[in-house]
Amino acid sequence: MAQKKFRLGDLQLRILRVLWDKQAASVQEVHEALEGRRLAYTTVATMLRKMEQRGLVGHRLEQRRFIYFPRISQSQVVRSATADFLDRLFQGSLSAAVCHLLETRDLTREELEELERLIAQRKREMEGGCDGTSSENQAD
Amino acid sequence: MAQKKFRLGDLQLRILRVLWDKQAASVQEVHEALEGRRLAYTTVATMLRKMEQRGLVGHRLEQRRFIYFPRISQSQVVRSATADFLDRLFQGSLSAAVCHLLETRDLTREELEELERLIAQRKREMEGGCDGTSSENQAD
DNA sequence: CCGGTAATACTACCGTGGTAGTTGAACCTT
DNA sequence: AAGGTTCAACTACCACGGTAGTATTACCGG
Repeated sequence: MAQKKFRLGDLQLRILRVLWDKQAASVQEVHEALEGRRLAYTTVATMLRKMEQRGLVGHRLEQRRFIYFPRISQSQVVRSATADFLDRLFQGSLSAAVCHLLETRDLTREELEELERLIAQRKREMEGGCDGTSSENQAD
Repeated sequence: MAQKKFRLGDLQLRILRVLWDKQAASVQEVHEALEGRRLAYTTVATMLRKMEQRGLVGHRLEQRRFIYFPRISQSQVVRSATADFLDRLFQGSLSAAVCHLLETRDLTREELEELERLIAQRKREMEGGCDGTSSENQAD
């Protein structure tokens, strides 16, 4: 609980994405997966070490080299980043945020309809079950 | 155009909010408006000076003291932060983001319905009038 | 055994957000 | 005019993301 904000940098996020994707990876693998920006191998290694210090990832030794793995889940990060985002820009108001999104991003009719579908589905979920026990909140 | 990312810090955002609210304000006014966290006066002043260096705010002299004013609009900041957020966390996919929001934030039926209303309205706007002039976009 | 290769560890550096103290100038008040 | 007040300027520090070079260690092939 309390879930101290994971305010992650760009590279950190990218690295985590690789790890989430692969479950675990050596520095080399991460480095390679980070195509698109030629980073020095050592940069990635350093970043991973720093991230381990912060508890974001862990590593185990496997025949001579470190295999890093994520210690935080994607949903934890996304959740915390989202909360951060909403707090910082919209004082926590989700509808204000969505409202803005609708206005400023060019959405196609299809996208709007997909959103409608999502909302309708959500409504159905909450009206139907209505047991309030929200079944998957203990993972935090 | 291009609109280089405004990756603003917490305090910077808070300060900007004050300036947007008041249009312009002296250091003292900003400092006072920033209740809730007791910051040294000089902290605010320093921050404002740094922000001016970055072009985020400007100032004019008015009987002996600086009156700061925002140089970027709220919508610019919100837009860029939003793009950043979507890019970083959802690879730019708005619907992925909204989907996640719907799933992880506890929304009331009312909120969902407001969202539906917003979407419907948006759809109407794009299908119907199609006048595109969107009436309040010139501030950028 | 020796040199190359691959991997990690350490260190350093820059930018920037955040925080604040110190200083110095200008103004106001007695 | 002297002393206090107000304000901006400058400087300094810390944390941290990002970047990378250098050093060290360990293994592998001849």
